[in-house]
Amino acid sequence: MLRGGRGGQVRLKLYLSYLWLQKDDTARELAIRHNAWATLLDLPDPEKAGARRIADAQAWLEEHDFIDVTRTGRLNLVTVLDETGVGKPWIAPGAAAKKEKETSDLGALLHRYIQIPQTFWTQGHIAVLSGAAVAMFLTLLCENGGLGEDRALWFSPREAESRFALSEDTRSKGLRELAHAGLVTTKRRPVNETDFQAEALYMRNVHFLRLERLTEPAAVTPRRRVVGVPDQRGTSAGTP
DNA sequence: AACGGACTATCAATCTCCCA
DNA sequence: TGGGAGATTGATAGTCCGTT
Repeated sequence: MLRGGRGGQVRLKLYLSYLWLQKDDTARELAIRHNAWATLLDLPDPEKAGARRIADAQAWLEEHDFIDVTRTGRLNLVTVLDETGVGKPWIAPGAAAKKEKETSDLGALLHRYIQIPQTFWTQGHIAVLSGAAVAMFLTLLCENGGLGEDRALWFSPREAESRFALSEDTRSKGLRELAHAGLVTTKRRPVNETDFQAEALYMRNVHFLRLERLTEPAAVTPRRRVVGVPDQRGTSAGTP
């Protein structure tokens, strides 16, 4: 969903929010105004421009079989479809695993899922974080094995690309933003921790999710614009 | 990890049409 | 009549990718 152009952060957040509102084992129709979604996601000008962005994101999700839309003339009725984008009806992962288990032992594996805390929405984190940060948060949560663990997380840029189709830019930007939001702490760890005979000790960054931070209101961090200010002494402008 | 150029999908504005 | 959706178009923010 996050590819090229300005990125697909609105559609990513919108689809996550559709999933968030599912209460049963099968998808239910959602009739929510575009401006209400725009307000939830804290889009600028939720009545006009924001609502328009929601409409565009909704159209993209429909075109790519992530949702089904029934147009009634006033409100659109949205039904989420399978997360893999194959156009199949959505079934809650727990129920899907149970159903799959009846025919194969791979049920739990095929429908492995992670749960995102309600506070991700209710405390405004989804509105404050960029698409890259949301993508990285989901990636780290997946690597963490859900909410219960507290693991040291690491994956290389190559792994980010191959497993999650995330570019190095998205990875580093997302991590930086999560750290700034207090959702991730990063430490330096030796790669060959137990190999004391190794000639060189290689270090790498490992990340720890700070899930308890989700229970606090998201900090609104206005985007910093890097503006080249002419240096009065005649040297080149720079932003630290 | 950082940088810079190329690329491209999103965004915003506007108009028109449809439906209740 | 008002709200929502569809179509079009130019600008540009954000991603990709090669290089250092």
